[in-house]
Amino acid sequence: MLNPTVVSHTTVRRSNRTPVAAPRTSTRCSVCAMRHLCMPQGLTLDDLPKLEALICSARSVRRGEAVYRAGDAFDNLYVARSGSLKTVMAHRDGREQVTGLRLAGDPLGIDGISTGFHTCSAVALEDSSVCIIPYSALKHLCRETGAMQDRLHRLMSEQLIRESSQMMVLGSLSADERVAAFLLDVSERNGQRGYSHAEFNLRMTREDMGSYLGMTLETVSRTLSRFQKRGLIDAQGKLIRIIDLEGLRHL
Amino acid sequence: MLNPTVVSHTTVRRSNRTPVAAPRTSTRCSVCAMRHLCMPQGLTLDDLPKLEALICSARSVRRGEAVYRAGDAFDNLYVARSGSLKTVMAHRDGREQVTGLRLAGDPLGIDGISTGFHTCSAVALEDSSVCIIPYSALKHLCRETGAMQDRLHRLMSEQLIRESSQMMVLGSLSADERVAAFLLDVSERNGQRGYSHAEFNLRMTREDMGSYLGMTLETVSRTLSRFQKRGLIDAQGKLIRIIDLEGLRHL
DNA sequence: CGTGGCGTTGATAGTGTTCAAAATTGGTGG
DNA sequence: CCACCAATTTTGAACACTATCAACGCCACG
Repeated sequence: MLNPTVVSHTTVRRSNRTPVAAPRTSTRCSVCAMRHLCMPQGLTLDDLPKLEALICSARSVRRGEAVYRAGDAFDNLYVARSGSLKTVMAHRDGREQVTGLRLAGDPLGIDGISTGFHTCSAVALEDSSVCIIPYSALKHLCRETGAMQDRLHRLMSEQLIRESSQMMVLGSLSADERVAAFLLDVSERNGQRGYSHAEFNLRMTREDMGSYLGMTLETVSRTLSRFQKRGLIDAQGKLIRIIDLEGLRHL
Repeated sequence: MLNPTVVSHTTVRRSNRTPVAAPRTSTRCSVCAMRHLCMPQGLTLDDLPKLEALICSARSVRRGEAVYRAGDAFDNLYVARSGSLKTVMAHRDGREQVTGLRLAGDPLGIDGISTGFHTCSAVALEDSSVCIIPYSALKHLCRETGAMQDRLHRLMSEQLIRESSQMMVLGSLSADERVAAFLLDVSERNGQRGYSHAEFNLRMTREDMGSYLGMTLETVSRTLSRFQKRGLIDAQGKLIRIIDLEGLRHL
């Protein structure tokens, strides 16, 4: 289960307190990170060198910084490498909504393919890093390597399913159910990455959560407090421990 | 503007009244329909024969019938050819939510790529037809033809943007704003297909609309009535005429 | 040791839901 | 072609849930 190549959350947290001079400019992505995060399953050994040539760099992003902003020209796809980010979309009247939470291994920037410009922004929730994948090179590789093509298609399709699910959360669930669904989603994704299902550091603010879940920050806060009183979770600010997973599932 | 190859809505409506014996089994998709709906822009003439071989059939779907259902094995992508369909996702407790409205030219089934099974259902809102595109053959073609690869990627990315936008509608807008946004969206998409921006036959029920917009059918009905009283629209059941487009845009 | 961002909690108001009933529509079969 | 019946739509009234406004506490940071 545990994936030792993924940068641990604790490491990231520590680096927030004592900010080691992280390379701000592009750095070579380690093959090990690539194997597990950027390119994943299904490639033969023959394909590895091609991929190495493709994913040529990584980029550090400070908390609050954007990997790309809505309106930016689209050239690269990204894959979250460490840390976490949110995607944000803006209405014409200025209202903003958080449309996604991206953890290590999640793709970023697919929205730019259709028009050549990004329609949402990707902002780091903590000091993070992303792999940079030049789209033109990726396209080329996908035409050579069926496994890579499959991988890309699956990534896009997964993203689509994730957004559909979130549409259902927003359209059909009550406030309690939304918060519970969100906590369970983060719990599961944390587990998939080899971390604890039960305890995690949610770097979103209550306002971000509210925006993502279609409710106000006050309602998020109240809901979490109520969950805590009921013995479902233990929340100390951003640090959240799930006590009664089944209880959350049943509402 | 007007695209003469698209099957007109009135034709479809008439066929509802006097159901001409439509071929229920697979029929060869006309090249003309393919050119404009299934495969579109950016292919060279060399690519046409390849595409013809690929999109080998169409399928008629009666109102209420499903092109595919959640849980079905994924083999084909589809493109709406005439009529309109809704995509529906189900919660484990049985609650259903409409996640999309697909008009002629819109793709269907992309959600199946990631797991090999469809996660939502596609149900015809009126007697409709869809082009069938075997996914394995499409993948193969995409590796031969860059234009086809681009087209597929853009289609998926567009879908992603559409869903993000809907997330924002569900998460940030009031009931009035949601209904207005929906009407404007349908109006625009109708216009893009060569039909009237101002008048269209919305085959969704008030319940479908409510589900899609995250509100009850009663609220949808009330909102439409209020819009009518304010002189923004003229709604006679499913037939909707937009009177004050700017008024709708400004809320 | 302020200061500002973030989180919690309370009181009140508003928006949309729920329940109910009547009106209308449209598809089906005679 | 018409009549009927079920599905859909509309409208009303009471209620529930969540938003809003406001005050306060906490912590990290300069």
